[in-house]
Amino acid sequence: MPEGPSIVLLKEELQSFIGKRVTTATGSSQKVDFKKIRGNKIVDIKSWGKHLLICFPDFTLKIHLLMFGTYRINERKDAVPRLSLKFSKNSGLNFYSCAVSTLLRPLDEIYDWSADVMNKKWNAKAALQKLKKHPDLLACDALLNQEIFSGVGNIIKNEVLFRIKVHPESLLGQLPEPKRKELIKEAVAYSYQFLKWKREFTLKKHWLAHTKKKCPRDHIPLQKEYLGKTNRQTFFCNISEALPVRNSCYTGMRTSYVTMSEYTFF
DNA sequence: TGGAATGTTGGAAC
DNA sequence: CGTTCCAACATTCC
Repeated sequence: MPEGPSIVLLKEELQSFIGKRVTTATGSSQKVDFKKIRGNKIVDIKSWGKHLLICFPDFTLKIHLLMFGTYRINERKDAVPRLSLKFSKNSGLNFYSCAVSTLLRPLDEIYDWSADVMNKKWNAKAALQKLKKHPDLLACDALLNQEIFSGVGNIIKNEVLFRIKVHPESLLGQLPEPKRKELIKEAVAYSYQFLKWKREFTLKKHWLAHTKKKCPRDHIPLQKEYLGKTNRQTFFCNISEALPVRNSCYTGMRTSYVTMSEYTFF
């Protein structure tokens, strides 16, 4: 369910709850003091990457849907909610299979809004500086790093790398500056594209690489490997065996790895 | 139908 | 004490 754009959609759906007062707060979450929530009025609904933030005057509820989290607005489903908020007039919010916690400090002290690719405070220059600080980071890991690209998940990672034709195991330090900028630009652009397609219920249809067996560009088999620190499914186009080695500039540890037609290994 | 997956965390191990 | 690794969690889909 949730990469950053899906949480932006959720945030939008919840805007009408701003100003509503909680009449009952319950749930199976072990990390929340439900008594403390009751009686409070929602003053804002925000998000930071994959975090949904329900703001009350003196604290904030942070909801992370993880992989399988779901929610219902003014309905419930046949499961025990982690967090259930009821308001007057039969309105309520139910969150399932998610991680809920309470934030007590001001959000500006906790969150770097400029790291959220879908926040209006997103700062591409700051992202570039962060990339430069991690020359040994793989491109696939950089995209999943929430301190650099908050909101980017595995789907966006695969689609961005496919679009800019960068091999997922390229080292940031080996990427030419324009390519680093392209990575940043595309991470944002694709996130908004994701949001648009998600709204239209056509996201899956538009996947070029993620879960795909064939490269849509030249119809050769796509590679599927578990790459990076997090060992996540990574789909990329690799026909290195059919091509001469072209990445002579690369002198790192994986010298045996060669350039491919559609992707470049930096 | 078992295995895998849009993700993170917390504790063990070193 | 820092880091790295891995199990755990939870639900839906193929």
